[in-house]
Amino acid sequence: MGSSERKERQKAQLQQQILDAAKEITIRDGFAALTMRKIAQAIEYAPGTIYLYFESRDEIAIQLCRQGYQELFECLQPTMNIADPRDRLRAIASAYSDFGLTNPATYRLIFMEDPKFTNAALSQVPIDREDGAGMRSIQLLVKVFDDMKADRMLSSDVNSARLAEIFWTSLHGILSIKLTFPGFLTTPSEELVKIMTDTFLAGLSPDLSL
Amino acid sequence: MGSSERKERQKAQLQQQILDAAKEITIRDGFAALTMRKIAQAIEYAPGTIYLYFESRDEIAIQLCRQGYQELFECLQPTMNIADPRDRLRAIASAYSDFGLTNPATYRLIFMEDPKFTNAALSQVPIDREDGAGMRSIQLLVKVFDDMKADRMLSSDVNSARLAEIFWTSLHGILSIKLTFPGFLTTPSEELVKIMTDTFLAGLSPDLSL
DNA sequence: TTTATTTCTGAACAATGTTCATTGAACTAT
DNA sequence: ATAGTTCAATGAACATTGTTCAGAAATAAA
Repeated sequence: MGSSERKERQKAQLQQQILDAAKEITIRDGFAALTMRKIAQAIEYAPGTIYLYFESRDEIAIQLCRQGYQELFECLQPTMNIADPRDRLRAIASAYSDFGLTNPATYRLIFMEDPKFTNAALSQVPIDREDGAGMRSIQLLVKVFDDMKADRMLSSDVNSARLAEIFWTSLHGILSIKLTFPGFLTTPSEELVKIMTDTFLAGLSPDLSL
Repeated sequence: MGSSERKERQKAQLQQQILDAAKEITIRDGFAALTMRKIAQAIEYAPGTIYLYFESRDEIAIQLCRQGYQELFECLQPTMNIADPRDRLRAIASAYSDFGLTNPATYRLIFMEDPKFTNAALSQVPIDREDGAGMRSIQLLVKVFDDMKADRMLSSDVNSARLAEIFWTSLHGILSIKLTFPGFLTTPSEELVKIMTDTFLAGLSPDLSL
C-alpha cells in the first residue's frame, strides 16, 4: 500500500494540466472557443478522459474563475501598503483596470460570462475558511472608505460597503465597455479611470477636493 | 406584373415574423437558447427557410440589437424635455436602469453579448441618414454636460464627451453586475444609481453640491 | 396546359458536450 | 509467478447545434 498518495498526486497533476490547457486556450482563442476536444488534444488524451477529472465543461470554467479571482486579488494586494486612503483608491483603480486590460479573457470570464460560473466560484469558500479572493478584493475597497472615515475625510454615517459597490461597478463599467467595444469610447481607459476616480473622490468630500 | 411589390411586402413580413419569434425566445429563454430550429418551429417553417431571409443566426442577432437600441433610445427620449441638466441627468440614469432591469435579455444582448453583434449594429446607419439610436442615446448625455456648461454649472474647459462616457460606463457597470450576479450587490439598483449620480454631480461642481 | 421561376423542404454535414461498454495496464492477493 | 481485481483511458456513439443544398412544391408566366 501507500501508493494511494501517488495516485492522488497524479490525479491532481493531470487536473492541473487540464486547467492549464483550458486557460491557455481561453486566453488565446476566447472562452467560446474552449472545447473539450481541444483540451483533450492539448493534453494528449481522449476527450472522454477529461470527464474522469472534471464533471463538465462548466466545472472547468468555474475552476478557471476561481483561479482568476486569485490572480486579480494578487494584483490588488500590493496597494494595501499605501497609507493615504485616496492614493490607495487611485492605486486600486489603476491596478484593477491594468488587470482587466492585460488579461481580457480572464476578466471576461470572471465578470462577464455566464453568471453560473461566477456565482459558483464566488460562493466556493477555500480551504483556509476565509473568504474567497473575490470577496477579499471587495473588502479592500470597503477598507478604503472605512479608513477615509477614520481620517475624517468622510462623514462617519455613509455606508462604506455601499460606496465600495458603487466604485467597483463604475470601474467595471469602464472596463467591460472597453473590452466589449474596443474603439467605441474615444477616451483612453487610463484617463477614464482617472477622471472617474477623481470625480468620485471630489463628490465624496467636496471640501477636500484635489 | 406589379406583383413584385407584394413579393417585397411578403418577404419583409416573414422577415419581421422571424425577428419577432427570435425576440420572444431571447426574452423567454435567453440569447444562448435562441436556436434556428426553435425559430423555425415558432414560425412554422423548416429550419432552412430562415436562411432565405437572414444570412445567419448572427445577422438575426444584429437586427435584434438594432431594435434594442431603438427601444432604449425611446425610453430615454422623454427626458429631453427636462430643462435642468442635473435633473435631466438623474432622469436619464433612472430611465436607463429601468430599461435594463425591465428588459434584461435585451440589455444583455445589446451591451454584454458578443461584440460582433453590437459593433455591427452600432455602425449600421439607418435609412434617415442620421446616427443610429445607439449614438443618439450617447448624444443625450453629451448634451446634458454641454447644457451644464451653458448654465455655468460646469467649467467650460471640461470635455462633455468624456464625461458622458464616464457616466454611461458607470451606469452600465451597475446594471451589468446586477444582471450578471443578481443578489451579489447588497444595495438595491435604484439606490446605487442614485448615489452614483449624486456623487458624480457633486464631484463635477463641488461648490454647487445638493 | 405547359413552362419557368420562386419558395420551401428536410435530409445531410461538421462540430459541439457528454456517456458508456470495452480495453488494457497496474496493483493486490494467493 | 499467477490469477483476480481495480481503475484509468479509450473512442465510438448520441443528441443538439448552425448551415447547406438537391430536389419537391407552389406560384407565376407563356
